[in-house]
Amino acid sequence: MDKPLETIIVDSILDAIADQRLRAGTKLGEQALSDLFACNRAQVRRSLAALTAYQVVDHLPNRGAYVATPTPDDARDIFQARRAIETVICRNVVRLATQGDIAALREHLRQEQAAKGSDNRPVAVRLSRGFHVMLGRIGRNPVLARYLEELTMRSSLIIGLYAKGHATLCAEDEHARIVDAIESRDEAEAQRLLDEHLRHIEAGISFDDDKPQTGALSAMLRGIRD
Amino acid sequence: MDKPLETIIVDSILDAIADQRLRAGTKLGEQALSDLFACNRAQVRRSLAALTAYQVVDHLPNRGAYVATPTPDDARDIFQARRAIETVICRNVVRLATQGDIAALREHLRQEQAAKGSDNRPVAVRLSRGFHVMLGRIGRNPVLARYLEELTMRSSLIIGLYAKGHATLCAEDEHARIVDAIESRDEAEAQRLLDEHLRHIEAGISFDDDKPQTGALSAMLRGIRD
DNA sequence: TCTTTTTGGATTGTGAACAATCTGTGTTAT
DNA sequence: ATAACACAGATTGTTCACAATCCAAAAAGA
Repeated sequence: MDKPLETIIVDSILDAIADQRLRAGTKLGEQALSDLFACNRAQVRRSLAALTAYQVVDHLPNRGAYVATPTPDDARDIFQARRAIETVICRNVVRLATQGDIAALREHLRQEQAAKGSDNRPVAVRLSRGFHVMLGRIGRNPVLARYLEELTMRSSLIIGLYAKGHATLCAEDEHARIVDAIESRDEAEAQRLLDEHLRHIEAGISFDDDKPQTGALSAMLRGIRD
Repeated sequence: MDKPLETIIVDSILDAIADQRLRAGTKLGEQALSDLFACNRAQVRRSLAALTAYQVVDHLPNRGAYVATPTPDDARDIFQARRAIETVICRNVVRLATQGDIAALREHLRQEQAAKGSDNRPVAVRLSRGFHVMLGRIGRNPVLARYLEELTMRSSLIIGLYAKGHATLCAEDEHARIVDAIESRDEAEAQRLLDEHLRHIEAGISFDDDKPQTGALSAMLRGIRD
């Protein structure tokens, strides 16, 4: 099974955004990326075109590609879309989750707990998003799962931009309660808890502060998958 | 206001797919597109990368780009996603639609009626999809609207592939009843009618028949927007 | 000192040539 | 006659060089 390099570039950048290693507004220079991935600019160019289509990168003609900076309006729309999509995903999960799926969710909760204790923010951010992505996979609707991945990525950008100090991560006990409802096959309760959870996340952001700064590219992309 | 050529290429192809002028499986040769749009292959290449990200084009390494051919499973997932998204859009529309919006919808219904009479299939297909896209715009959530555009495009591919003879288009009286419910601000009824409408469309397709043929590219892309 | 202009470096966009891969056709051997 | 092989044409992938554009710092003028 061969992996086209283009896919690796796209996934690496998406991962970095999801983990909040790449912050909104960071310039994605073509030369810099060519050097980092040891490839030619044409491949970088196509990768950036794909990322632009995913709406996580803004492409300004003659000026380059930048990690997207969602506006407060975007944030509202994105979270409304997440509630719409995750509600349906949740229903599918309640109906389709096997015992193995639920065990995997519990294991994930355990890891989230551990990461929270260890005070390792990038890992905690990744796991927190991972819970939602995991639900997407268990729901067995790749179309919805893909949109959810896109939206959680953009949510990471939003949280990185606008989160007020503390409440920046999903409360993992909310995740745990959702798994409980899934296990007891209580569709309405699971959906209610998930909707509430998303509203809590959204409530944890505020748009008062100033725009944050852009960071160095190469340092942020370290930890690229092989 | 300048328009990058790349955007024109992508939009032209998306329009052609939405109107069912481009059918599933059609090969999108780089040279052919370069000639059609009078540009170099690099721009075509980037456009195809974007279309691949939109999931309306499949890219096979060393073999070229083809208009995507959704599977029956894809169809089920896509229509479930449409119900999830359009339900929320519909709620927004009921709450936000101005009198002007409703007048525009009525005008659209009139055009649909006229097109159905004139037996002009491409126009009828475009208008039928246009109704749903219009709801997306009125709902004032660009994130949901964009997903809806993607999903309706893929729906066009599905209907082109699997529709059984007749019931291939939206029944426009269902559209009319939805507008009625919107105008009387009956949220639940509008959502119910829309959900039912989508189920009717999905019920109008069957996966028994053989795969259809691929067509000529240049003829299908005629009618490119300026 | 502040504003405007100019200029140099860097980055993005474009184009064409070359290499690698695939598809279909025709030949040859069993 | 069928199957395997080989070759030719066409298509995709890659590379490199050059043109156009933008940005920032330096220089000139008020």
